[in-house]
Amino acid sequence: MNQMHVSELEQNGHHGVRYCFPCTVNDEANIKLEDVLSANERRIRRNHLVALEGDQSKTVLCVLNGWLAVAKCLSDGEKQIIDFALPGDIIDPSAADGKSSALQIEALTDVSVAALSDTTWQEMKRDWPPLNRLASQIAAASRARRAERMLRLGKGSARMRVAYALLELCVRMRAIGHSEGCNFHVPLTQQHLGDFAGLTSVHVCRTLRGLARQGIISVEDHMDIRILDVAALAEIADIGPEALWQEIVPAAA
Amino acid sequence: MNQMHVSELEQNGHHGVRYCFPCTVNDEANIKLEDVLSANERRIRRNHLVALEGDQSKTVLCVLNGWLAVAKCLSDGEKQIIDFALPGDIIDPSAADGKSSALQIEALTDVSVAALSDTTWQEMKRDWPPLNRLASQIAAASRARRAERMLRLGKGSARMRVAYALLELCVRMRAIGHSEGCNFHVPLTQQHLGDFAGLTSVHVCRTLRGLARQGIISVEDHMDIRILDVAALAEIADIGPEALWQEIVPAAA
DNA sequence: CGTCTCATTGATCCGCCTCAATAGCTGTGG
DNA sequence: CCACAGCTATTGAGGCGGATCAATGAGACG
Repeated sequence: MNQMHVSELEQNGHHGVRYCFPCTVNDEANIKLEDVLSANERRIRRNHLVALEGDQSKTVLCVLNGWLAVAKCLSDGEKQIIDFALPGDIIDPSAADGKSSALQIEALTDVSVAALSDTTWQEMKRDWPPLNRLASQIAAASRARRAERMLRLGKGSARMRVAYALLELCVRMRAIGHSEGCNFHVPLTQQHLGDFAGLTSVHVCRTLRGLARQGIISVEDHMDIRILDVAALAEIADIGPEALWQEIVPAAA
Repeated sequence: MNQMHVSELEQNGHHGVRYCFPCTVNDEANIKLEDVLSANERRIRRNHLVALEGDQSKTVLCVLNGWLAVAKCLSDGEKQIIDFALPGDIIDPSAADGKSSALQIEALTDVSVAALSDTTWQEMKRDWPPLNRLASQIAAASRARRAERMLRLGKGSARMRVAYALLELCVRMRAIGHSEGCNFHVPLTQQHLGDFAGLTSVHVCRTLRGLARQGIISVEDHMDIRILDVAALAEIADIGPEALWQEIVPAAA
């Protein structure tokens, strides 16, 4: 797959990491990409919404660092998290009318993103075909994840939804090198997990403790998760062939 | 928005309609597009699955005529319909690994589609920018629809889900000229609607009859639907500003 | 130390599922 | 023409999973 990396993170200053855009095919292009990204870098603090000025749908976000939640709300305030965006992800909030996004993008941690205008983004993709391919891959991964989750929202039990959520997070964390084996930390509350899985935080708690009581996972210190029995969890999540894991993250090794 | 049409349907022979690809910017290009599409036309009969030979994810489907359901299944056979594809829609089943699709595509009516290889599709988009823009619009509409539905799957009641499904179908039918006002026919059983809304067919039935009893809709003859009180239904579906309607269909007038 | 957020657990309620029976409609073959 | 099978819609009765309400505990922070 042309030696493209989803993301490479290096130590750098205050926040701890610096993003290296995942296109190593051409050094010169890579440097230019770096320039464009850092020139458009914006930082958002934890729990703040990403406010896109002007024409929302004409802005593309490249996540450089931190976690974002892409969500939608009902008028009564109930929130559904559509997807998490991790470093290396690309968020395209465009809707069909080319005007509105109707998506709420929330920073779960301190975050830095590159906010690019649609035209810039189109030009970049045109000028660097590997970037175009990468963007397609990332979009396809996002689509696959959303479909998997939709399936479980519609037809799955609470156990299944939570199990799937944990496995998805584990796989994604691993893909960007943020997990050791099946141990990882997610910057989420049980409320977030509930908004993600379509459950109340109370029931997320019960479900997690149930899984822990059976020795399938352990949870400590605000979402330090350890998957003790991957096979059992995958069975509960109804995840079939291992191959499926690779559909939901771009370019998993 | 550059005078692009989502679809134009004309009378033609047995099935009644012929698809005109929605790119009128350049006549010559339009003719070539027609050629490519008809050269790759395939017909699928009702209730059959669309089997993509070889490398599934490298095939793009342009729906020329009829209804398709894009679905996913759990191992116990429970099915969730991710999206309906109507004439003029483009289905890209690719997953992140570039190999599998893991999506099941089912013909709800007799259907004709143009099945294009990914490379052909990429070339077409490159050669005809208006087509590229249109494809982006259609993809954005699909994303917006799925997000709306995901929100309601996770947080909405059965009434809300059904109300939203009906309104979405109404708007989409209108966009392709298949409805008179708020009356339209969908080639779906209550089972399909249930798989779409994450409900059992039994509960879909109860919910529809409940709405009918209140005079908000009427349903006759296997899904001849008439929305009698759009405002009430929109309230139940929790659809806010009218503008939102235009996010979920490409280039709604 | 007080406040705030988050996790945990119990008790209760209700919306939707499940099972089951009936009825209508379509097509098929006698 | 009827008889029959198969599919879909409809309606009822009962059960269960997850929501809701509520109380307590445990860190984090000023």
